[in-house]
Formats: sequence, structure tokens, C-alpha cells
Amino acid sequence: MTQNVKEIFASSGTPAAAPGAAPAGSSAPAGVTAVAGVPGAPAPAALAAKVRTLAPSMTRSMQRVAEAVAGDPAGCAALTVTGLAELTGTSEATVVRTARLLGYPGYRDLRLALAGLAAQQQSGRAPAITTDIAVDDPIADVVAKLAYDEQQTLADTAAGLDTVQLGAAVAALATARRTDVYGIGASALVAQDLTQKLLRIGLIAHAHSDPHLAVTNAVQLRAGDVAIAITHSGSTGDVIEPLRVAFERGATTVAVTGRPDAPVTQYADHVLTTSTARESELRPAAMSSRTSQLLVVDCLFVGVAQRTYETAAPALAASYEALAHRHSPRGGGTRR
Amino acid sequence: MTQNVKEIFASSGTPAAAPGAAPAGSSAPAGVTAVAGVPGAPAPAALAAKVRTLAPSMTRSMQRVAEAVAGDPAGCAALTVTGLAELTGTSEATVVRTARLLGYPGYRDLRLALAGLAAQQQSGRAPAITTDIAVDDPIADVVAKLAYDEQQTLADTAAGLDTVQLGAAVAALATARRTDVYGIGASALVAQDLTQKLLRIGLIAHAHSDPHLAVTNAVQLRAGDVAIAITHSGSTGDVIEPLRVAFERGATTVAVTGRPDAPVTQYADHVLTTSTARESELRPAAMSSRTSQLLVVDCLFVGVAQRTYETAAPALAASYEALAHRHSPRGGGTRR
DNA sequence: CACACCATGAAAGATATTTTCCGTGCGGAG
DNA sequence: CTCCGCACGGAAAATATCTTTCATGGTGTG
Repeated sequence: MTQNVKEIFASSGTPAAAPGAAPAGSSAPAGVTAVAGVPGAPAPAALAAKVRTLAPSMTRSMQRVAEAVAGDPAGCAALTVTGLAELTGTSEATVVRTARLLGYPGYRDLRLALAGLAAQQQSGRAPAITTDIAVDDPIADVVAKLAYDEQQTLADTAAGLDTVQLGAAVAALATARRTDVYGIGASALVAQDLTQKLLRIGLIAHAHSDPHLAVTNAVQLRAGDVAIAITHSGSTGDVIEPLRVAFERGATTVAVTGRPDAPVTQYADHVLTTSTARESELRPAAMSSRTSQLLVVDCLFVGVAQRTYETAAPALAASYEALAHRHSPRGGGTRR
Repeated sequence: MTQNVKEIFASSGTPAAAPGAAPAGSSAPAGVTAVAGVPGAPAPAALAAKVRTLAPSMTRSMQRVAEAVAGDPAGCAALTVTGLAELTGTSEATVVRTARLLGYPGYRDLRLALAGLAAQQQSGRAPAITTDIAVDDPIADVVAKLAYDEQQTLADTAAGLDTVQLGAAVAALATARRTDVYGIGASALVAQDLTQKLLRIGLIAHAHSDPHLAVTNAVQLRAGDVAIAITHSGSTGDVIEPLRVAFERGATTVAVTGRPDAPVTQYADHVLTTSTARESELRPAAMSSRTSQLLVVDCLFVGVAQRTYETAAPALAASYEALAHRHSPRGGGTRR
């Protein structure tokens, strides 16, 4: 039965990657073309299968090695040839022989493949984050879940955003004499964010989070001006009121809300819908609504910047320039 | 500071190499204890992101190496130190230094990570939208690109966040007598966001964007208090100064910055790194840094909320309750 | 213009991997 | 029952690869 496994064809034809690094001759720099098809490294994920196939033709020691490798790619990838040999109770030579048998030029390459496989495996079981954040989640999970949720929110928002409405709002903003933005609570920050950005490209914009002042200012608006209300619930009276005033004064009004049927839309020429993600005890709605609102606001900004590129670009550059001075040139340059 | 924004492809991660030194020793046969140390894994993922983050603090030669590595993980994984050194026109020493800077114990481990990344990339999805936002992009494209970029930013941030540092910061926050948060410009909004949230769960927190007031208040801090500085560049003097004062007063200090080697970290007990995404004319850096900072801040918040669940949960519920009244049950009605 | 500093690569020094080579033990033939 | 051949497996040499050290040259500063 036992055919003479012998020294397998291993070293036979395979040019074996010629690790020696090309003669290089000239000091070819940059390039980065680096092809290196890796001739002897075929097995991507099929490693386990290959192990099963080849197991019969292996000696006992080699089987142990192969088993270990197939059983815990990640763990084995972290081991040196000596480590793996000890782990399996064999010698380095055996490990190398096994690697050869599995189709790699040597252990080094097997190890590389193992690392790849491990990475693949791990990334494969990613969609486990769907659960809510629990009180006893380890911090790493919290990070993963939050990031995932916010990504989801972004995707939802982008998908649900009405580009026609957005375009209309952008057009109004780009030509507005002045722009007022209303937002309260968490939305106040979004309002300020938008305002900051618009100011940077030379537009006249104000954010109001004080309801009285907001209304007072709204009275000043007229046709050609723009008023934007930001409210997730769409029913925050303090924000609706100034928008109503602006609306009645003839300004172009925009509502950024998560409820396209909320009261605020009553006074809005254009409605931009933000997404409403699920919330939980530990993850207040404010978190995802904020993310969503910011994306909308960013879209507004970029849209306006495009339309006013002639003036926006230099303005942006100038404000960037101006800031440079504020950054301590060499700060505490103690360490690099 | 010349902002050499290295252009590196976005992609995502790979786990990375446990710090060798396997126990072995014992006669443990085929068992192969699977570890796959997910929790304690030192090197996170998103290599490209890390390269971007660290690029500014790299020397020219190291940047060349980093670029090559980020640009063609698969190709580089097939190379030995010598090979990569020749390819990039540098020396082995430089390659190893770069690997170290990227967070790996040595080149060997970087290479392993590279292999993993390559495998993942290949099996993974398509490249997706890599182009920048252009002046004449239709609005729909703007939305898609912005959303994609921000998602990318989130992924990078999550991958690059040091959970140990995060945990430490959370612990400090949870037990702090009071917390001060410093942020200026766009970061001021993030500071306010964090403050708002902390207040909601009953902690005492203040955001300062006025440099003078910030310092004045920082003087009041002492051991047991927490001071957080938020600055993308890490070298905004107006934010560093109050943190320094707080640091010297014995408060626990935290820096949220995109440059882990920036001056601000000098006075920070814990450094939380945000990601640095590509920026362009139409997409100022502030946009992605804000997204990144907000994620970090959210993580801090949720972490703290977990730790103080007993008091946080009711507080959150209460504040939610209180807000309900403000949402016009019947629309308009200004506050009376 | 001199000084200090730091990036950089060459080469020495460690490690890891591969190869060589030999001992061991098992079967079958004499 | 003993001897021979053979495949297996491991120790150690040989080699490749990685890491560290050190000298050099360039750069910016006082």
C-alpha cells in the first residue's frame, strides 16, 4: 500500500519563488509593481481539503503536523518552525516536509498562507454584530458595534436621501443672501457644523439655538434668503417656530428631519430626510440621528461648494492657510 | 507643517500576529489550542489607515516603504526584507523600522499581517468608489461618495482605536469628580457633543472652546478629575495649553487626536487616535476628522454609560422623558 | 560657520529555515 | 534466529532571513 512517498517531487520542477530577490542590477526604486505571483503557493482556502486528501500518504508525524495546521491556522501562523515542531512533538525537518507535501516551497510560505487563511476566516464571521450593545459588552465590542451601526446609518441615509430635494436646497443655498440654521440640543451642533462650513466658503450663515433669538432673526429674512431647520423628531416647537416665520417672510425653507410627515415639514419648501436607526438604552437615538444629519449637512455643503467653486476654492484655501499659524509650528517637539 | 497627504488606497484590515513566544514545551499533541487572540490583539486592522495616520511622522524613506506596503500588500508579502528594501530603494534597517512604527514587533510579523490582508482583499469585495469628489459630479454621486468616505473613516477609526487606552479613559471618566473637554473650531462641536452626553447620564462635564476660559478652568482641576483635549492636528496650542495645565494639576488627561505623536500627547495620560482620511479640495479634512472624533467620543460615552449603568440608565430615561414635553404634541406652540 | 541632531544604510549579530546526514526500528529473506 | 534493506524521524550543520549596531553624511540651527 504505502507507495514510496519518499522525497516527494517537492524540489523537482518548481522554480520555488526564487526568493533571492531579482538581481536588481540597477537600483530600481519606487515602481512597486511587484508582481511575484508566488508560483508555489496555490492553496488559498482549500487547505483543509488538501490535508484530508494527502493525509493517507503521510507518515504519522507529518499527519500530526498537518492536523495542527488545518485545525488552527491562526495559531500555527504565529509559530516558528521550531515552535510548531515542538507543539506537534516532531522536528523541524518534519514540519518542512509537511509544508512541501502540502504544496509550498517551504515552511515560510505555508506560514504566509496560513496567515492569509486565518484572516479570511476571521473576516468571514464578521456579521455577528447585529446585536444591540449590552451592559457587559467588552469595550472592543462596543467600538465594533457603534462603528457598524453608524456605517449602517450612513448607508440608510444616503439611500433615502431625495437628490432632487437636495439639489433644490443646494441651489437655494448657493445663491442665498444669507442663511439661518436652527437646531436645538444635539441638532444644535449639526447646525453649527453647517454654519461653520458655509462661512468657510464665504457665505453668510448663522446658527441659532436660542429659540427667541432664532425667531427674532427669522423676522429679518425675506425672499432669496434660506432658513434651515434641523430636528430629528420634526416636532420640536422651538425649531419649527423660526422656520415658520422665515417661511411666511418668503425665505426658502429647508427641513432636515427624520420624519418626513412631521409638523416641521409644513413650513418647509424642501425636506431632507434623515434616517432613523434603532436605538437602545445605551445607544440613544441622538447618536445615529446626528450621524445622519451630519451626512446630509455635508452633502449640502459639498453641493454648495461645487456650485460656487470659483469663490469657494480660494476661500477654503485661505481659511486653511490662516489656521496653519495657530498650530504650534514646533510645539513641544520633544519626540518625533 | 507640510501636509504631505500620502495617497494610499483604502482597504481594511488584518489581524495581526500575536507576539510569538508560544508556550509549547508541554507534550501537547495534536490538540492545538486555538487562541486567535481577538481581544488582546495588539495590532488592529486597517493597515492603510494606519499608514495614513502615521505617514506624517515618518521619514522619507520610511514613507516609501509604507506606501509600497499599503499599495500592494500581496506583492510585498512575497518579498523578504531585502527584497522590499531593494524595491523601495532603501535598506533593510529602514524596512524594519517602518514595520516597527506600524506597530509590529518586526518585519516578519508585518509580512504575516500583509499576507492576511492580501487574502482578505482578494476574497473580499470590489474596490468600490475610489475617486475623489469632482466639481462637476452630479449630486447623487456626491451623496454616494461622501457616505462611502465616511463609512471608510468609521471603519478605519474603529480598527485603529486602542481599546486599552479607551478602556482606561472610560474608567477615568466614570469615576471623575468633574470632566473638562477642550476643543476648538470643528472639534469644539465634538467637545460639546461629548459634554452633552455625559451630562445626560449625570456626570459633571464642561466643554471649553475659549482658550482663556479653558485654562482658567483647568487650574481648578486636580487628581481624580479628567481633562480631554480634542484636536485633529494635535498641535493646536489653544487646546494643548489647558491640557498641560490639567496634566500638571494631576488630573487624568486624554487626547483625542489624529497624530499619535503630536505635541498634545505629551501631556496626555491616554491617547485615542482618530483616523486621517484623504482629503481634497472639496472635501476638507475637517469632515472626516469630525466623523472619526465623534465615533471615539461615542465610544467613550457608551463605555462610561456601561460602567455607571446603575445611575446612567435612569438618567437617560429621565432626560428623554423631559424632552418629550418639548416636542409639540400639537405642533406650533412656542414655549410659553 | 560651527554644532548638534537625525535619518540612513552597511555590516555585524541573532534567529529562523532548510538541508544534510545518521540512528532507529521494522519486515522480510536467508 | 540473524542479517539486510529501507523508510522514518530527528539532531545538527548550512543557509537564508531578520534584527541590531554603528559610522556616515546631510540638514537645519544658533
